[in-house]
Amino acid sequence: MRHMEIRGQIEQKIRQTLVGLGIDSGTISLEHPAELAHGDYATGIALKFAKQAGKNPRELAEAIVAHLGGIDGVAKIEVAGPGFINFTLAPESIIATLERARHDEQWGTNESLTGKTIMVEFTDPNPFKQFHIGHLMSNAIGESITRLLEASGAKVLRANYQGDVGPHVAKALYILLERNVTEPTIQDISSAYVEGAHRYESDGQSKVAIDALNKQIYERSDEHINELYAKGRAVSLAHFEDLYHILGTKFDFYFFESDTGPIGRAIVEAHIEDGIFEKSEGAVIFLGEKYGLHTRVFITSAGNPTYETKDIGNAREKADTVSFDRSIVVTASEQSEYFKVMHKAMELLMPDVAEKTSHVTHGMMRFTEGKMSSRKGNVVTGESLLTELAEVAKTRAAESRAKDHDVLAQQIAVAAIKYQVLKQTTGKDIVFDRDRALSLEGDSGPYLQYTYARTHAILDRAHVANVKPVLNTSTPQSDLMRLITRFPEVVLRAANEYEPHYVAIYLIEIASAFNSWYGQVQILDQSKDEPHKVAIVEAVSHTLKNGLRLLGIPTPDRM
RNA sequence: GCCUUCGUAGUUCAAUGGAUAGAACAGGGCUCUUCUAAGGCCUCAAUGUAGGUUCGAUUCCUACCGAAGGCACCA
Repeated sequence: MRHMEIRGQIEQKIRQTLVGLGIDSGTISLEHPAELAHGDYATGIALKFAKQAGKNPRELAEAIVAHLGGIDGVAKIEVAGPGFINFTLAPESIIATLERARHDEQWGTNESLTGKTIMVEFTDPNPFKQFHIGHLMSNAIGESITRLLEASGAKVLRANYQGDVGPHVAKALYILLERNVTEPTIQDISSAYVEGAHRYESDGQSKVAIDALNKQIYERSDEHINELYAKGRAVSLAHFEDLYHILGTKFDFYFFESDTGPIGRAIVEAHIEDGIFEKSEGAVIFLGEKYGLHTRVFITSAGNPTYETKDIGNAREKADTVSFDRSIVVTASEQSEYFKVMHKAMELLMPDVAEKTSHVTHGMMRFTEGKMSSRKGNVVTGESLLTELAEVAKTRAAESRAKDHDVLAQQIAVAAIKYQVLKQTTGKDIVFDRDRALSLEGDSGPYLQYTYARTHAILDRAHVANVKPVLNTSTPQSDLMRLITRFPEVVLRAANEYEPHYVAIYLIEIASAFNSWYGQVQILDQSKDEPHKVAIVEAVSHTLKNGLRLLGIPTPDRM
């Protein structure tokens, strides 16, 4: 029987037992005791209901244990401390789960979303603007969430929504035209955007010209502009693809604001008469105050669709492109208030789509001094960070056993940045500290990769020495062994809550426990315990590999 | 001003209302003739303030203080 089934059975039996004692507890949730010495599962349920039962907590706990009787797969049930009930799994259950950890390709997965189709939109960089570390963050989180959902049985569709029209494009294009750039590189475009944004704010004439250009881009009215626009857009998109390749993301769908704008506009304009939208000061607005939210402009007084109208079009387009059970949009927290308004408008315009759509907000990448702003140009681009990290990694890789040091350096760079993002709760901001980001030690992605490479080296040697791994039931169950068995639960929770950091933190625990053991014990020692120890290494290795895959972090065999 | 989110070692982060608040980095000390020292071991160090709910609060509620984000033609 699998761990999660044993867990379910314990929860169910406790609930039944409490009902027998006249207590309706609702759902019982077991916890993992902080101390492994306290067993594999624990509950404080007796403490909670002692008063209601008219007993002291320990008495109630004893009564519950007496009624519970035996549970398959559980070796020991005991009352501890003020009235906790601790469950210790039978060695056979632990060994059985470890066997899966060693061999099963599907180790760590669950079936909670089998048969569901989920679209996840993430990364969302804008052509004509820099791909900065905020996009790296969105990509790392979004990709990991998609992998967690896939590990829960869902069919996941990755979507990328990109702003290829709008004022930012006009700003970049205005400068490119002024500079007579005909074959723009990605550097030309970045610097043109920064300059254009600056001019828009500081120079009234430029502002007027950029606004006019913006309208021309929407209307596609000028051949010369169309041509440069097409080139710049293509260069930006190709640059993004290079980064996705390095990061390990492949999108199934690309949506563009140039397409969703007209779709959204038609929807918005069709709902002015029925009062969902209204005209005000020449613009078309959504009066959020009616719903306890704030007002937003959907079509500007100049007649251009704003982000909100394009986003309505995006929602419509997604739903029309493919049918899904759930649609998740991953964006930064600065958009969370905006998204509430957006969602309300969607409820009124397309309730079926709105019902399926939810928003996952991640924090913002910020500097100690304050917010990054691509308009001011004080951003760290994704490319520069990856390059810098790879350089640092390469100096370390000089003595590496890996075949290709450049490939390894890049894998390490990806691990370092992704882990830094994924180790913390998704909603929180990340204070970007260059030295910390470039550090490859301690609580880090490379630490996990190194540990995996270490397990791989041991397994290679064991294979050469013809050691046949065998798990031994009679060997005392170590903390490391019990930790390994928790992996599927961690994955399930992370998928349910859209929180990859549970996996990241768990992997560090496993790696740390393994490294500590490795430091104390000679694994390949030709003793009678050797096959057992090698089998544990296999389980650790496989858990790290599957776990890192869920985080989107590469697992080189050698470092 | 209104709305949202957040305040945990010097720093960056953990902790489904539970048992002694965990890591990492930085600081101090130890550890490579033994399976990878990107490692291991020891050590110093924290819940913003004041109330409340609870058997039990970092976690829930209220107030205050502090930080970040948002609030009409950017995305």
